[in-house]
Amino acid sequence: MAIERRTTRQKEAIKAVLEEQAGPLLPDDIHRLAVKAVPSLGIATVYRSLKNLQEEGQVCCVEIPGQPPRYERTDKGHHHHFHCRNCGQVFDLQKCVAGGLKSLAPEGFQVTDHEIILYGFCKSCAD
Amino acid sequence: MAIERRTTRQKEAIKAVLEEQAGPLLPDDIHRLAVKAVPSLGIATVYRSLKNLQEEGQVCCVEIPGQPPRYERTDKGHHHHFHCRNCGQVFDLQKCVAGGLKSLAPEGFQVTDHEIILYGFCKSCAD
DNA sequence: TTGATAGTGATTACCTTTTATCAATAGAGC
DNA sequence: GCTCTATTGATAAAAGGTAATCACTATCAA
Repeated sequence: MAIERRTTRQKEAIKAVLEEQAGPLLPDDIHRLAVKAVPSLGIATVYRSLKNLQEEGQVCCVEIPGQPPRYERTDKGHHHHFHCRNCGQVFDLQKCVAGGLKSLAPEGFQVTDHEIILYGFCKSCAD
Repeated sequence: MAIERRTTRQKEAIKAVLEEQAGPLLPDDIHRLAVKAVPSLGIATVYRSLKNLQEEGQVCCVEIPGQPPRYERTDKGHHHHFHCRNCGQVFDLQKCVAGGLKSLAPEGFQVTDHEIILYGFCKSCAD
């Protein structure tokens, strides 16, 4: 039998933060934002909830090279990310040029998926 | 005054491994391969040498999301990587479709560079 | 050959992120 | 309201990769 899941203020707050946010967030970001709704919220609960949400398929993990994993909703469809070299924030990109990518692989290699990350300065930091 | 650099069997062995290898290597890979030439080689020396080679611009760091840094020669020019989901090895890609990438970023964002990673199965693992 | 010192290797310490622990708290069916 | 037990929060501790330590070794100019 599956474990009975209970609805708690903590989980709701964490889900709300992920709903509202545009780009992927660090566990620590999520904690900092969700604490506003549930001041007692501990970081351990954020990790636990993220793990559960991942298992349930509601949330997925976004990894930027050299950085700890970030998390975002899975309902945003296929997209990639922009990492600001100044403020460190990660933004979603809307389009994807995946078309020509498979041709990059050598003969005999089987491409199942891909990752594109743009680096630079976001609107605020570019000014 | 800059620190006097001495030539040692250890450094030569590490550089030789990086010369011969096609794709980027983990410090541990480098150690395992270089030990064949210098059996007493310690892992600490691999990390020290990689740091020096990076400072000298001979070697650069390649980061695949969710994985520890790998290292490769800098003289290979602009290229991207393929990560085999089966054997975990990382291969160099020869071409780059960077052309259309800048158009992916939102208005006002300044793109300085990019990263493309293909995932799938390499020739050996695809069979 | 010799001597000053850069480099080495084994080990320990470290750092950051994540998980385990456990007593206390709080959903939810009755 | 009451009970059962999933969940929580504070903390300790693990895990993984990297850097520091230090006595010893080996390079290289003289």
